[in-house]
Amino acid sequence: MGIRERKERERGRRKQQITVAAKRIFLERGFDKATMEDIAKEAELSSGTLYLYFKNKHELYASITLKVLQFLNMRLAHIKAEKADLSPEEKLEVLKEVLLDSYDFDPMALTNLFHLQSREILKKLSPEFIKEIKEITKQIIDEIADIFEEGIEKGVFIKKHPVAFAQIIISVFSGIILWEEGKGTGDDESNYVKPTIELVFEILYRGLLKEKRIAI
Amino acid sequence: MGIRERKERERGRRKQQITVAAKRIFLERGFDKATMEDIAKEAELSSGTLYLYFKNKHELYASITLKVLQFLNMRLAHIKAEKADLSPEEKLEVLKEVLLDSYDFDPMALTNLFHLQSREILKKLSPEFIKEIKEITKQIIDEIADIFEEGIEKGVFIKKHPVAFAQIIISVFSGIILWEEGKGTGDDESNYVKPTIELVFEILYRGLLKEKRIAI
Amino acid sequence: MGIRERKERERGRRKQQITVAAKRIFLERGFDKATMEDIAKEAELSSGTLYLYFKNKHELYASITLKVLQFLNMRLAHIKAEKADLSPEEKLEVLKEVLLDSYDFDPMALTNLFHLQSREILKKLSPEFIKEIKEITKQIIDEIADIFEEGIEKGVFIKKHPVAFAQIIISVFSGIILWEEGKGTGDDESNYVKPTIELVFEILYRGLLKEKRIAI
Amino acid sequence: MGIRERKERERGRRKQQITVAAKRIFLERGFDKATMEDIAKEAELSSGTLYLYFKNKHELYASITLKVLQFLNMRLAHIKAEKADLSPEEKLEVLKEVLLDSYDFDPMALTNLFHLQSREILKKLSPEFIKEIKEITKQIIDEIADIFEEGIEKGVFIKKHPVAFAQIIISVFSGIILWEEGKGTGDDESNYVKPTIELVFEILYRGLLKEKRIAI
DNA sequence: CATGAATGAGCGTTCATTCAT
DNA sequence: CATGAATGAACGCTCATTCAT
Repeated sequence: MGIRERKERERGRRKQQITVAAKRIFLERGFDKATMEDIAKEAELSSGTLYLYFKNKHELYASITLKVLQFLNMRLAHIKAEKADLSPEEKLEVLKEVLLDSYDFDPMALTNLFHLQSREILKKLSPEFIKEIKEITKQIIDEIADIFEEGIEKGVFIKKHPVAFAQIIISVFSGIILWEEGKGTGDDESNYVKPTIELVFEILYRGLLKEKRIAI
Repeated sequence: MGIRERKERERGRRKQQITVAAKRIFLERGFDKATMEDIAKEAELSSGTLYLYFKNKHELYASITLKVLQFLNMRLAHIKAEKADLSPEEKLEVLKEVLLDSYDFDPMALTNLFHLQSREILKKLSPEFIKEIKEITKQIIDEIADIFEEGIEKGVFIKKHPVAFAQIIISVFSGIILWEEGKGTGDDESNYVKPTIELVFEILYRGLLKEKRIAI
Repeated sequence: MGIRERKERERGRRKQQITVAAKRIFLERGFDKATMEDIAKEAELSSGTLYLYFKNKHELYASITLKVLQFLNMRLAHIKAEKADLSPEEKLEVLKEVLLDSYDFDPMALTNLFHLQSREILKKLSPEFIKEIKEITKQIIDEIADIFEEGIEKGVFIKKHPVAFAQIIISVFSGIILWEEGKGTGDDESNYVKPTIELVFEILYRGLLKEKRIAI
Repeated sequence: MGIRERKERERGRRKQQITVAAKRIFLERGFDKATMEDIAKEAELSSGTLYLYFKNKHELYASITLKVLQFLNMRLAHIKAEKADLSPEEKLEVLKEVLLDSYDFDPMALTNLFHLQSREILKKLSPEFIKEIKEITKQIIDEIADIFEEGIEKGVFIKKHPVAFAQIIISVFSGIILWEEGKGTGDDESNYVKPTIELVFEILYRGLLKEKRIAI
């Protein structure tokens, strides 16, 4: 392992360290109320150091989002590649699991996509960053849409625009997280995200099926 | 018309003027990035004037939200009173219309409920305000839950906790709006909120039905 | 009584009304924390009206001070004229009474003289005002000094610069008021100004006497 | 000298630098009219920097006052410990010197005690600060009262409540300073604080003595 | 004269960002 | 590389003062 390489790895570790801290702080306080000082303290670094690894606060935030998007994308690609022979219904079940995993990975990441839509914020990010986020978002949507498209083609799901389905899945998922995390400032630590997601997916799944006789 | 009365009306007009401006700015930039100066400029007033009509930034924001919540509550109470003899399925259709109306009334209002959960923000509001918001939120949730409860009792909808259904409706609705409005920062890009809501309601409706043979 | 005269009197009444209200508010909150709105409300007038009678907040404040100074000056001139045949000791007793009366008239007025020393504030006052205040302050000091001078000449008081004595009397008086009024923000309404003044005057009086055998 | 130690010292120097500037500005303009910007400029720093060393404007002010109170307290404790065998009359003389020293240390500090009585201001200070100020104020008053108590017990001073004496000393002292400093806003006008204090103490001293034949 | 709505300068305070060490 | 002290722009908010009615 060359010096160059070792340095690179070291640098990666530091970024990771900052990312982990930032995730926690952003989740706890939200973007605006989280200060760089807070994050630095959480990462046991000085505030100036954060700027050696991230251009500014917005880019730090965006990079976290990008990470989950990459994670999500990877997992979705995995479904396509490895689980190609699952039925659309089963793929939907896997999709739910993947989304819940992404929630565990970073609870706010998907909702953060909202944040990253703002023109004002985009201006603060480097162009490559913007490009990367846009591309990966598109890939994710397409990947999800593929599942629905297959289901429609196979006559399992009702016939609607599959991309619309995909966006709904993301929106609904984010909406529930925002709502539940929003309430979470209260005293009890109860978090209903998972059971609520389960319920919503159950209903959506039933609603998507083209024809079905169900007895409960 | 007495002087007193005219002044009262004049005051109402000003509040309206500020509210309209604030709605636009908050929608455009979000709570934190919107400045009182921005809002004042949009309303063609000076910043100090805003404080003659609203105690502070948070209360201005909350008052906007409260308005739609009242509107929503009123419409929902109306369903209960005047449309008591509709079937649960029909009531669900009316509910969708009511939610879309509230969206026309103020696009961000429902998503603002997230904002108003935070202890930090509640601290800045006058107690009467907090009480009113909490009460009306509860009423809305209950009113929606009632529709589901009736559907469950009549054996039309699947058997789940009706309050959970109600919260899902709100979350889903907000999620879609946030997602679509987020994208909408552009100049005149098309807005897919309404068709998306239509689609989601269709799926949810189908998913909620207890037993059904559907042919498309 | 001509119209002109009646108007003049009416105007005087309004000024009086404002002055009374302002005195109370300034005493309660101090100059900086008292707002013109507060004073207007206390006077049952609108804030704009105050400016019809006083050039600005500083001049309103100064005019109140001037009033007590005039009152004090009048009373002191009275001692000189009517009580010329009292002994210096007796005059000192009367002086104490006069100062306590001025305290009843407006508790903060004498301490306000401190406020009116500031160059910054003087700039905001009209020149006539400044002149009048300076003159009357000088007269008061001289009047008090005269009492001491007489006492010294008659060999009753110790021999020091009588003007210094006069200034000490004012300073001490103001110091006690400030101290006691400062404490007065507390809960109990106890006010020790008068007994404290009594005590101080007793000590000062004993201290001033040139020669004395006292048994207690 | 370790790095830690050097930094601590550096920090102390900065606080000192700010304190010195703040003292001057507060003395010149009074608490309310002095702005943080003014103080920063005087200290040749930016306004934000002040907040790295002091929680807020009130705490900066209070910390200045606390410093003299500590100084004063220390000196008074010293009298008690080291000069226990002085006569009450001599102790009174030392007390005067100590008060004049505190005046040199910070001309406004004692008068600031007035400022620090206000509930409104106390609310802005950290609890430890409040506690410390209250304790030290009490100690100072007690320490002074002790001198008088001893004098009374030994039959040298007239019999009055010794705490009242102590408070009078403080009030009188502050009154004179306020009066003289108030006039002192001019450029290089002479300052009569010290001779006036000398004179007042002479009179008070004479006034306090229980029985005495004095010839001048 | 009297009003009180509107103004806008000014304040205390925060915090992302920079840069000398 | 890492630090953290320093910066200074920006914000929410107050209130003396003005002026159309």
